[in-house]
Amino acid sequence: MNAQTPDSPERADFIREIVAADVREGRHATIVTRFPPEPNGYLHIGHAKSICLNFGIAREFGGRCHLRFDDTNPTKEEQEYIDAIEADVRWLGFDWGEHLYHASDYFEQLYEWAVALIRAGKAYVDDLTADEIREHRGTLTEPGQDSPWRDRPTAENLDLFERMRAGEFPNGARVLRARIDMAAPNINLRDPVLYRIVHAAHPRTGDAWCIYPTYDFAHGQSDAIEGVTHSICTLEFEVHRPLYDWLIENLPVPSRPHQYEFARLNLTYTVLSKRVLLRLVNEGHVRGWDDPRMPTISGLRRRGFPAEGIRDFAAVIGVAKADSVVEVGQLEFAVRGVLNRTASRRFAVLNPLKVVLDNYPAQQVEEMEVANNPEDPSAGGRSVPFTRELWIEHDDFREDPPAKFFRLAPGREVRLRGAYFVTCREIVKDAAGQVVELRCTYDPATRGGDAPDGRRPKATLHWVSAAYAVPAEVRLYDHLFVRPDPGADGDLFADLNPASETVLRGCLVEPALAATTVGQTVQFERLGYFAPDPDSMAGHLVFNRTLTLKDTWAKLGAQGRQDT
RNA sequence: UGGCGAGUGGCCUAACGGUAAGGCACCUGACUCUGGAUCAGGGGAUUGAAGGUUCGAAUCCUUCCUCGCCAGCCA
Repeated sequence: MNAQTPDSPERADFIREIVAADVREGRHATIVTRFPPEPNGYLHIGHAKSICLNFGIAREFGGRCHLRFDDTNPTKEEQEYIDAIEADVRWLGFDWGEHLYHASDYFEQLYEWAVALIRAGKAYVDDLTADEIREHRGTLTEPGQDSPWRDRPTAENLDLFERMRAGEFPNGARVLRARIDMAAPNINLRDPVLYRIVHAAHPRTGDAWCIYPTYDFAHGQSDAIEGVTHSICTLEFEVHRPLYDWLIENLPVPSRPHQYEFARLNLTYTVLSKRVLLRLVNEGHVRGWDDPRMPTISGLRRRGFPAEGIRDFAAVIGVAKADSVVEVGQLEFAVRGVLNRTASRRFAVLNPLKVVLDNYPAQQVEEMEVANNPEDPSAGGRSVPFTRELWIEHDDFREDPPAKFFRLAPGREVRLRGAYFVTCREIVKDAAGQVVELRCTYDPATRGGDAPDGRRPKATLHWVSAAYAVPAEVRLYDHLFVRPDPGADGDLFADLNPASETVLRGCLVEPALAATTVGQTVQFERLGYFAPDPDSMAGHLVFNRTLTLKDTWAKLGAQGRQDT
């Protein structure tokens, strides 16, 4: 994926090193990984890290990566999520080919294996209630106690388990448990629940089943059925590995997968918890899973983030076992890098200030040819109409310019990008004393942006012709949470950023922007990257600000070095 | 407190016993028709702590400290 030179081999993370060693020692004919989401919500940037890891390893080692839905809990799963997950993985640029699977594809096989476990005396039906089971489980420091049903005769276990499947019992009446060790120091080994009764329709199997395997009983076996060689998951499953291995060892599974764990992604100013994201959606803090402020793949996409930027980010943050919190700035850096290379430049004025060029012919219209992307000559150019009356950014004018303010001010000459040099001659104010218009003159000799005498203004401004400008709504986005560690003080929702979205309605943009389609992210010169929102329509353009440009001037202000 | 895992500059990551590397961020300067981009340079860590082994330790050993995960019939 990344460029790799002979003398500076790309550093592999610890998982890739394990895979490489397995390949080197001939342990597997083909490397098989899998990305196993539960369809109980939308994918987020944390999943993207896992997707890039799993699909990336498969590609790098000439193997394959499966997309498998871990759909073992019908009460939380929905078809909407299944569809969204498939779309998001594809959008990220990965392809599972023929290898789309579901844990539910294996329900019958898993059931048979559960029966085999019972026959082997390694599983039993427990009549204890959930509360009683918890009480018998012991604590971190005290061993658990055997359930009174632990030594139930095999025949009785078989009969009861069959009747559980047949639907004879209500939810929670009984469970199937592995018979391991109630005194195990690892609590996950204290006779974990393998099957529970859930009378609920499953998005794929309908009501064919009323007992469902737990994660632990489904995951490793699913890996084994699919021939997964490296089952990569996040750190919280580390304590489940002994159980994963126990099941693989005690069941006649067709292959022997191994589980490896890495640290999940954490980002500053961001929450990556499906539980919390679901609340943000359900409680209306955002407009949906794909709200541009959401860290979901669909939200980032709507915001204008390119898939390549997300992939680059995943590659640069690496994979390790230490818990960590990556600064969002790192993600933004990766995204800006891609956008700088690929986004077409356009002119858009968010907060318009009228400029009239007194010495410019009233009816004249000039089509100024401006490059689409100075970084990429092959991107060509477009023409932008230039007229006597223009709009510029209000922030680009100061009546009393502070030190280091290079933009327009009384008597000052600046360049209008791709057009002419203009000089501010007069300020027009309204009754309240607000500047509402600037009377300027232009220098006809500077057409295209260069002066024959070689003089060079310190500032170049973007502009839009008043006669041809197209109105637009622009939505500015900022972090969803105000602090880098949302919820650290207790109430996560108290840390929501009330200004995470600012809607600007009076924006005026160059005509070419009316043709921008959803999926294209453009750069509004000097302002940032913007993407048309799906709400955008022919008569009503709507743009989302993906990211601002790096803004040294603003930074000076924030540091108080800008005497305003 | 039991088990498991992890601690490297502000953040992420590397170094696999041979004398701390890279990216982000930060600071300078150059360049510039985006205060963008680019280019050049800079500051900043002795690797959680203390002992020990060794010619040599971020890497090995010991003890301690800190953080994370596990007591769902969630995943």
